Amino acid sequence: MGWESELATIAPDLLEELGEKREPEKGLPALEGAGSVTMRFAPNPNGPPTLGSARGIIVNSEYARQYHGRFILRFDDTDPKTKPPLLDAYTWYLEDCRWLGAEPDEVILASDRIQIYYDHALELIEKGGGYVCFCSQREFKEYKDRGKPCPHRRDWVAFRVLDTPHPRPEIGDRYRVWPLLDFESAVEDHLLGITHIIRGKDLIDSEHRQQYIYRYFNWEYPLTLHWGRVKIHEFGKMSTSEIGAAIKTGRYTGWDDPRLPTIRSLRRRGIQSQALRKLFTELGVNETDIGLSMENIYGENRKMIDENARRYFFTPEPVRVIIKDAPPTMAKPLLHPPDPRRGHRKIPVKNEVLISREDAKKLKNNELIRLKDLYNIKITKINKTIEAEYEKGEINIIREKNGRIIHWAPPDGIKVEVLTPKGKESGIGEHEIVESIEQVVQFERYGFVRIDSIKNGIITAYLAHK
RNA sequence: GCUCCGAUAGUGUAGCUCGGCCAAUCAUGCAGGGCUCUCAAUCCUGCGACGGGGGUUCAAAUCCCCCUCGGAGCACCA
Repeated sequence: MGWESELATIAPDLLEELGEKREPEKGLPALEGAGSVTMRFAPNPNGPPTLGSARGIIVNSEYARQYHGRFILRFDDTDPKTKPPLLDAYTWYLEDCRWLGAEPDEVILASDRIQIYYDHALELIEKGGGYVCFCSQREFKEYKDRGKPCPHRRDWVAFRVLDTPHPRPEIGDRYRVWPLLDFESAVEDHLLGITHIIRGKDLIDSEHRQQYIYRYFNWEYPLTLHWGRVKIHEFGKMSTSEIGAAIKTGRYTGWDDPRLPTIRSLRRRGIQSQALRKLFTELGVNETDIGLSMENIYGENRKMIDENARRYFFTPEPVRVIIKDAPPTMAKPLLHPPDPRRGHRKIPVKNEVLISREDAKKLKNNELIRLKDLYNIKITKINKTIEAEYEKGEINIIREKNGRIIHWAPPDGIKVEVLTPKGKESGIGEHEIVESIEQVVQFERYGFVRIDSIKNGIITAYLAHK
């Protein structure tokens, strides 16, 4: 304890310096070799972007932005057979990039550039760096099954013949010879002037193969960084093709089903793109595999949406409460308690309200309850329908007796269906919810939801989180 | 099996390059409390980690070795 005070007297400026160095750095770590920076994100569009893609989109684009460089979105859609691209997914990637604040400076479709790969393949063959193998598939498989190398093919494969037409109508069956990722990516990264590549560590081996091409052409390979797998606790392992199949069987309602880790789903639920950006830039680039909980995202998101989210009452699985001798009145709860200037909602009440089944279950006879922003009641009978008596007096009576405050909805309120990662919940909400279509609001004592739409007098909402 | 990586609180992260500012950062989480007509937000307080074992050194989260655990690759997928 002595050295600090001593240092303060003999060299106060030195002490200040100590304090400065302890400041933790925020955001992404500096990029090595960063002069001019061009980065890309190169997905196969066989499904919409997921949380995992978001990491690639956000970190690559964020680095490009930080160094005033360029960010390229490149679709590696060169396998119409095993990983056939989904036509909608091209658009989805663009939409989601935009939503994530990562508008690409350039968009490339590998399937548009097959001729370029042919040209380079020819050149490579002429340089003696490649050759054509004429073994039939059966012969090759034979060698493979016996664990022997094909006499012609001890090397990695750059192109193969596929007779499956490409899903893009403008490509269709124009090509039979398709490049594999190693070749396509190598050539493209060079042509696009990519300076830094950040991608999954599952592609480390691919890098060795790609460098082979770079040596033949005398190109300079970009600097590479790899990250481990991100596993989200709440979502098991789900491959894009598995999800696609499950959607076809009707197990999921679509790619934006709230049970799925797609960006479209999170967006529909009211997760803010800034929450994802913050999360992934703070994760940085690390080869360790990480397990994340959605709580990390929810925590960030809650702070961002709370200051705007209007408050409403919603009672899932409603139970009727008939209040004897209640004078008709108008409840006026605040739209946003932290900021009363935003005004009130208005809910007319006669002598009956709905409360959630969960609250109803906890009621006891003779219990004094506060209906939030309405009045106090005393429970007199607990049945399928609950009976109560109107109690005069203000909230302080409840406070003094340590009573509970519960929310409620008018019996003639609007039907609401909330889609959650765990399933659907139905109930009744107050009418003014219709004024917040497409907005993120808070159902008091329930959670934050995004009001998605209204159809046939029924509101559909997606749960973001508690 | 072979090759290559990695391991800091419940979770994620900073620190490791170049050993002493580390009695280890920040965020989230959890617990308790204040405020509040929400179980939200907000404010305060607290909890919680260097995988194990050796070595080098005056000094090790940091350097070296071994072990354990975890991961990735070993495709005519991306």
